[in-house]
Amino acid sequence: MKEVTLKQIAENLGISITTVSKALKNYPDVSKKTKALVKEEAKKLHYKPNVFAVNLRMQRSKTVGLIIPEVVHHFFSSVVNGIIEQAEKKGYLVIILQSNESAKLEKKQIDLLISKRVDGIMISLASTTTDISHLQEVKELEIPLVMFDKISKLVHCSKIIINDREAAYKATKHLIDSGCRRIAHFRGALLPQNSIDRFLGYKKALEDHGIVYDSSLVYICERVDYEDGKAVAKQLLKDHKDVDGIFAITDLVAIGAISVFNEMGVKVPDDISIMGFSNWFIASAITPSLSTVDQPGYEMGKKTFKTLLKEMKAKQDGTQFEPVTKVLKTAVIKRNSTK
Amino acid sequence: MKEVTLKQIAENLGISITTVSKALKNYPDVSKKTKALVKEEAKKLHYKPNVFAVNLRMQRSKTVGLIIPEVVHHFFSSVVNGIIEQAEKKGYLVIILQSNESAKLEKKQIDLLISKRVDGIMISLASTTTDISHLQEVKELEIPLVMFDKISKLVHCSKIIINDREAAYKATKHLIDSGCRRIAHFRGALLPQNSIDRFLGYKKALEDHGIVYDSSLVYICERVDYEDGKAVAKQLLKDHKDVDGIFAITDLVAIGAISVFNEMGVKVPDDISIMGFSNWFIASAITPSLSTVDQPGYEMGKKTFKTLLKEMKAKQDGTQFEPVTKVLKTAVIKRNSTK
DNA sequence: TTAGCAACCGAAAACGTTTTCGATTTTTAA
DNA sequence: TTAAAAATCGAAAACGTTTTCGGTTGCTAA
Repeated sequence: MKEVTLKQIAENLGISITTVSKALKNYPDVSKKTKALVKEEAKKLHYKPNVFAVNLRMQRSKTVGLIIPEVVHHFFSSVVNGIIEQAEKKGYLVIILQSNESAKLEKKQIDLLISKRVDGIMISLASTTTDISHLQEVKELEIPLVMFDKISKLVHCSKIIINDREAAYKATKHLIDSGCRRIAHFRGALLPQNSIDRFLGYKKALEDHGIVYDSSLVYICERVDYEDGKAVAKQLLKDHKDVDGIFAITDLVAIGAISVFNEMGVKVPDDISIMGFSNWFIASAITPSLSTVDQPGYEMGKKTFKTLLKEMKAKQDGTQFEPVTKVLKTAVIKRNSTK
Repeated sequence: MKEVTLKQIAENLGISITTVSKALKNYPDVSKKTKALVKEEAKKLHYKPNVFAVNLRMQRSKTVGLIIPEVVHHFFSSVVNGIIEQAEKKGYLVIILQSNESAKLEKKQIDLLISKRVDGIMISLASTTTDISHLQEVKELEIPLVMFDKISKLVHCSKIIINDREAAYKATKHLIDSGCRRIAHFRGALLPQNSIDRFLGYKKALEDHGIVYDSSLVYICERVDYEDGKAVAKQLLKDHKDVDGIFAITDLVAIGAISVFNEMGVKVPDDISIMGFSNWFIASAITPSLSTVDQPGYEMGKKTFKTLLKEMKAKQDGTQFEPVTKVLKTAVIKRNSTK
């Protein structure tokens, strides 16, 4: 049960390790005959190169790191799916870490990936991340880096995103077009960029269509989850009887609201129309099904890895790589929660 | 920007590489004074050991592999969550691969993990896997292996599972206890073990409570998804007017059925009670909320890694490790889809 | 004084590969 | 026949660490 090495093969054939190595890699300075012999022997012994040795010699691991805020999350798991599919196709493996939306943990994990000497890093920031020195360090070490979805404009690297502001604008416009005039917004916390952008899109859409913005119609969901949606919806019913439309920052919040309305006998969409955001699977499975904005997670994952790969290739070739920013398309999905 | 190595530190201090290495690892045969000097210098230069070299020397990577059928799936992403949390705590990283329920891909991925020389492998089988030679190979190479959820009894390794049969029994019994007498079962495909076990639990519960088993009440969902649930529910309404309860193999199928019933004006649970299986988040978010059986994914992930760790430790120490099988508890969750 | 014993240090091998560069052999051309 | 060119091979260094084992120093006890 001893490991098969180049040395083993070399001894069996009475040639040098060098030649064996070169034969297996089709170097031009090995004769056809020797190549055939070596390959046959290698196959016979089930030779597999020792990646540890290869890694050390080549100073690369064919492994990349991925940090996301949450694994149990439809959008991010779609991204993961897109990434590992592409990666595997190109012979790369993916190490996945979860920041739990903690900036501190995120920093630690970046250090971990650096010390593991991954060939590249992909990250979607925790919503609490403001200090970005750990990312600057990645750049300084010249480790290829791609950010997606939750990015920081302060870091000079490739980015794969959607236009949150525009998407929110489209969502709100859909409500307006369907007849809503008194439109509330369930937004996220104050800090995260996408929370800000979606809010701005909402506001802009109102203004562009002659509806006065009323800050009392904007509710904050700190954790942006189902329970938040329920709580805020209840509050809304107390505060404002006249609201006829809601744009929620995410599908989860929207269905929280819908469940409250179902309970309270408020008719959706007859009394109130609701737009979600993200197009998670769940949006099509509830009653009434949820109109929303499609956020292409799988596509984003795919594009993220492809971009990283380009940067890694460039680094290996020693050529220059100029960071790119790719904005993916979103689309309004009309279902039964809006008229 | 040159890499800091032991050699670097050694030269700076005018001592040998050996001593530097031993000082950093607190070997007893290095004086306190030298240790202090070395550690200070190491910190000053931001020394980080080169993992490639350590891996090669130690013949281990502190990395483990995980193969699951699907990433975008509430249950599996919960498992992933449990696993990577534990792994990180113990200084291990996790490489995640997705078999897409393909036995062929699964085999390839096992090979990939072997060739990457991970320290251990965790796997939940693809539902199409029958040939298990790739797993036997893992055992032969003495790579620690733990299977969870979808396992094969033919492989002699540790297993973390639930008792599907018992859980299905409890679910069906809950329907019976709440007054149902004509109970249908939406099952999965014929092959996967958990599909079989849940069916058997259903059947046993009927028999134990004096209800004759009627095979025409059992419907097969090949892909076990939302659409399957809808299709099968429609068929059921055509075939049998008298059914008053349904046990679905998974929450997704159950909510597919519920959405059809909502549409058709069939009252849940007044006309028909429905039990799901898994307790995905979605179960509590639909209307009516879904009674189901809780399948502890996070717990399973945690336990799976812990077991793997034990086996890896045993291998390192050269001690014997006897595979264990751990059966996790499930619990019926009563919500509004049953009386 | 010297044998014995700690305490401390370092040379060197080992992990298995890749690649440079020089050496040898064979072929070609004149 | 011989010089040049092409084809083929292998020694050795390098990647950076860990660990064994022998060596040196200084101290203690007889």
